[in-house]
Parts: sequence; C-alpha cells; structure tokens
Amino acid sequence: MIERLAVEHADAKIALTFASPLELLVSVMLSAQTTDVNVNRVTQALFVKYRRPEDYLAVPQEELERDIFATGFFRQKARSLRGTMQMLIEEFGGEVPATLPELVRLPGVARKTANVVSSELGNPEGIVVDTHVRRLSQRLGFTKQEDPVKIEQDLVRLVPRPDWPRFPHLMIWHGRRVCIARRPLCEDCVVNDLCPSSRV
DNA sequence: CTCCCGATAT
DNA sequence: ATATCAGGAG
Repeated sequence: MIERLAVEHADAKIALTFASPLELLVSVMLSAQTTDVNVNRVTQALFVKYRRPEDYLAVPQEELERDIFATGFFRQKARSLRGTMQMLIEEFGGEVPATLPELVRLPGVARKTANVVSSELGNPEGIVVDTHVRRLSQRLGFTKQEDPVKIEQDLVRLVPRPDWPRFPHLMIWHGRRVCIARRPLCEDCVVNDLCPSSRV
C-alpha cells in the first residue's frame, strides 16, 4: 500500500517554501486552514522583512496582521506569531526547538504543527495528522476515529517507524491529486482495489 | 462546542 | 452559494 503510493507520488514532500527552522515554523503556523500555495505567496515577501524572532516584535501587531492578511485567521495568527517569537527569545535562545513537548508549548502550535516541524527538522516523534491524513486514513480503513490524536495512535501501530516521515506526505499528495475531498477520483487511484470506500 | 477568516474550486 | 484548504484556542 505505502510502496504503491510512494511510486505514484515519488516527488511527495513538503510544499511550503522555507530556508531555516524559523521560516519552517512560521510557514506551518500560517498554513492552518489555507493552501500552501497561498502561504508561499505571503511568505515570499514576509521572510524578507522578518528575518529574526525580534523582527516580529519590532512592528505594531496591526502591521504584522496586514503582512499575513491573505492567509486568513490573520488576527489569531499574528497574536500566535508574536507570542511564539517572545517565547523563542526568552526560553529557547532565539532558536526553534526540535522536540514535540517544547514545540507544543508555543502559542499557536499544537500537535499537528509540532509534528510537521519536528519531522522536517529530522526528529520525527509521531505521525502528522492533518485534514488529508485524516480523510484518507478513514476512507482507506486505517481508522474509524474522528479525533486526530486517536487517529495518530491507530497509525503509529499500522505504519512502520521508518515510514513515519514520508507517510503523511504520501497521504497529502494523494489527497490533493486523487482522493480529493469533494470528488475522489477512484477510477484513477492506484490503491482502489484495497480501499473499502472505492466506488470502482 | 464555537470562533477565527481569506482564497479558490465546484 | 457552499465546501475546502498541511488548525488552534477559549
């Protein structure tokens, strides 16, 4: 199952554009409920203006809100970014921590974002469960749960640990291209013979 | 559970 | 018009 999807989506990887752990963290925080294309469009200019944690605190919050406006939820995200930068400076020496327990303490960072960041920083402690991983895991019969934490518990039992980092990427790419939320293209799916939800 | 919220596809 | 997009906080 995983190998078939790996062949189908050989280029599956994170689609956010970033050049440092800090840019990675910001990109993932901004990506909540919006597309990575939309995030990349905003961060292209954002990362020229905001290079260090201090830069996010040096401007009025309204200015940061305007700079991230197009990603939606801009007030909450601006507040979370400022709180996170404050904590990075005060408790983490201005660096982005790489472990789940540390990342989850940052405002605006819960388990999903923490899993993405720690995984990309080479320290995968769990499996990323986002909207695509959740939908495909349910359709493919990997889980019957609704809660992302319970879904992750089912997945860590099913997915071999070496596959933890790439598994979400495969689910996400397959979810975007084939197993689309509104209209799944079951006739074009390479695992439709194994899928309980297949319409083919 | 509700609220936060813009961009895009259908 | 409405569903969906690499969610999180109160």
